[in-house]
Amino acid sequence: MLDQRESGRHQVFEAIRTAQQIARIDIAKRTSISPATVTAITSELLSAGLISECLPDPTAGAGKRGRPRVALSVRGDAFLIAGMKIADRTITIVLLDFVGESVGEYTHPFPQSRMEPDSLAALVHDVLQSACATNGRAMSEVAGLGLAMAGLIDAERNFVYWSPSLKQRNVEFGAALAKRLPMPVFLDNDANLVAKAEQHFGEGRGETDFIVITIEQGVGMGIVIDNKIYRGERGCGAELAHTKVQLEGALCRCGQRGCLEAYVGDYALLREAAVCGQDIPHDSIATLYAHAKSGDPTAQRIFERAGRMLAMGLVNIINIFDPKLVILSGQQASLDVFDAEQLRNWVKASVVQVDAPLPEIVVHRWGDLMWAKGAAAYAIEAVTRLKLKAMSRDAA
Amino acid sequence: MLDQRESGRHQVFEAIRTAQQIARIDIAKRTSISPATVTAITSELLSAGLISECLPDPTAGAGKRGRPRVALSVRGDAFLIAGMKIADRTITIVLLDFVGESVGEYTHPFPQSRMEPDSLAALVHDVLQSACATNGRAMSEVAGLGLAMAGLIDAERNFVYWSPSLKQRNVEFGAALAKRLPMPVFLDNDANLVAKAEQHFGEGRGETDFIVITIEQGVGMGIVIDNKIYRGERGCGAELAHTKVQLEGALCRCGQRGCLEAYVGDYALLREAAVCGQDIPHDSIATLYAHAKSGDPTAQRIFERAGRMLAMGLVNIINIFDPKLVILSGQQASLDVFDAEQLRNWVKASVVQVDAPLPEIVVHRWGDLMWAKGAAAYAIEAVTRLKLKAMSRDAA
DNA sequence: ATGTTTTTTTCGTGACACAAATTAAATATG
DNA sequence: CATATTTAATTTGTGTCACGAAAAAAACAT
Repeated sequence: MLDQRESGRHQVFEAIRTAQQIARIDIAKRTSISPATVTAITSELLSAGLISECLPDPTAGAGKRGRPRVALSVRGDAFLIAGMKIADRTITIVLLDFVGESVGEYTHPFPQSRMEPDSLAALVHDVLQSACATNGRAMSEVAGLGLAMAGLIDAERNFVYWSPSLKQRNVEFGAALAKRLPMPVFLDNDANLVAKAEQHFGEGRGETDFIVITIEQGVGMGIVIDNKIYRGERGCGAELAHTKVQLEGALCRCGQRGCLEAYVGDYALLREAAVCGQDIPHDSIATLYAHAKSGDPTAQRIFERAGRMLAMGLVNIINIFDPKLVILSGQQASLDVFDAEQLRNWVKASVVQVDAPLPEIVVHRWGDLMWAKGAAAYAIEAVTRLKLKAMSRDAA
Repeated sequence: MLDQRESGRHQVFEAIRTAQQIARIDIAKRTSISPATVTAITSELLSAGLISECLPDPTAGAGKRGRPRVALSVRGDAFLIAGMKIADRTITIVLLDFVGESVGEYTHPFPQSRMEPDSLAALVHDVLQSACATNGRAMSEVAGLGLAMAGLIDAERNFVYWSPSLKQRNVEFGAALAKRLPMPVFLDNDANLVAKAEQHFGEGRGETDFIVITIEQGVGMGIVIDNKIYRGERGCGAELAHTKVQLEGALCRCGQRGCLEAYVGDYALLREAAVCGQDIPHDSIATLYAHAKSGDPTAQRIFERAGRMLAMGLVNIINIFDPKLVILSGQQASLDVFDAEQLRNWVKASVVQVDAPLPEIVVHRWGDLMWAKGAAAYAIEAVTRLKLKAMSRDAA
């Protein structure tokens, strides 16, 4: 019966984390745990150093009668957390405190696109070290590292089926990292971690169920059901990019035909443009997009079809999940290529019609730290779980 | 703190139900609840009449030393449960005992395809009454009715957004039924209830996560995640049939274009065949299928395309969910139209490639009671929940 | 008959959530 | 300015409940 308290601690801690500032009595209300128990649990958390009291409570409607409520908040300085994204040509790192405030950022060029697992693990170590040094931190301070990689990854097992960053398939990358790094490492697919970023810092805050679609060079998806990331049996679900939108359709990087990515990925658009020879720029999405904006009908048609295909993918997701919220998440430039209003209209027209409000489709533009922040959020969660569990053991 | 015991009861009861016959010590092992607590809980369940001891235990390796284990099982005669499916032209009912054994069946013609909610509720009452009478049961014996209908249904609220059986949209059908019927009624979409049927009686037994695809006149889907049916925000998810497989594709019954159903539904196949005029039979799927079997290449091509489209839908589901198990469920005739082995091959070729075993795709052929049995299974679950909850209240 | 073995039950204990009572810390009031 | 009022937090005492240990039960072994 240890887990009774543990679940209570989780609930209370989560209430504090999501509320940022909250008095004990309100924790009791939100969690429907009795005030007595809240006192007991919070005093545990206080003496463990995970939370702290914020002396004056400016938020409360001042001038109220009665004993003033004292707000509790998560102690940012309790632990230092790192989030890292290994991308095509760069590695980005954020250092966050325990409440998710950024306390440092770092970028490192990623020399070669594919590496041996062991070398990459070593590189992860070195880059993290540099990131800490640059920000005046010791690596020993870091209580956990979240690591986002493209590819097919089983997060449960920290196992990489395949990643563009690794030379080999089926790598026990978690084990390789554990050998090199002093802190626990939590590995996941980058799209899942964008979902985590949205859940902790973005549009998904306070939502229990939502879907995140990332739009960058390709498309990705993260599924949050009941506050948890849905990963599937082997941990490689949510592959929206390779969802088929056309029987025997366009050729995809993955070698198959008709994948959504083969219509909306940047290479797909450029491939189309190239057909027209010199008439249309096909060196970068940016120039192609500018060309369309300046009125070229062919370029416009290229983007239009891509948009329609993307809408089709969204429709399928909505018809399958009937989510409350869909977040289109990405960097400014990648998102601008698709007109959100236009997408929404296409989706609205093709989704199963019910006399109930349509799922909300919001667009969220991030900087390039999105991925690393998601990774850090994932690590914060994992470290929290570890620390709360440790408290149960200590009590015994 | 009532729910501690309640969850224990649920675990124990569920262990007994799934095992059919199980000794207390094994319950303790499977649930990792202590033997002492298992004794306490089972004696509660025994005195509540939900379970019973089966005196001799023939399954155990006989001739063993020690106190013989006494097996427990759910008492079939504890409650009588009804499951009803309202289909196109018939209403089918099964009466099950509490362990899921059929104790009666009944079929009634469904006079008109669409009715006023109130008239349909009255009809449900009358048909159930007849079903009871025919099987020598009193309606008062029935502890719960599960009701399966086609359409978009919010099971949580017993609310019908739309159903082919009802003249109106957005009907509080649960309320209408409650007025007429003496027992609690649990309403859900028929595809979800096939999933329930598979979970309780079919290929999904013992699985926590799987997907059921029903193939009848159209296609349907039920999603089981973590032992629960996934329903989405508004309760109208899992609409595989209206998943888009072709941009601006074939016209669907729903008025939109490119839905999967518009390629694999029976009307879609007949529509194709009709194009060829007299050369090919287009009065029924059976004759068209026979024609293909007898070697007609055009007819064969019709089925082939449908099969490829269905495979495409399956691939999308697998890429999104990465399930462990996919069950193709339906009646003999409907399933035979698609060659399972062929489907499996197409799916295998198009699914995201990982070096891990592919999801298992099994075919399950049912009789026409499948739907009603699923509805009954749903009702069994719901009634169990009610009864176990009642025990907590009684104790207090 | 008397051990052995295994299952089940009983008993005592400790964890813990909670209601009620108490204390703390503020404002309102006469 | 003392006292009441109000609200938050804490303390106390109690009942529930899961569990380990011990006992009892029910078989077989010798």
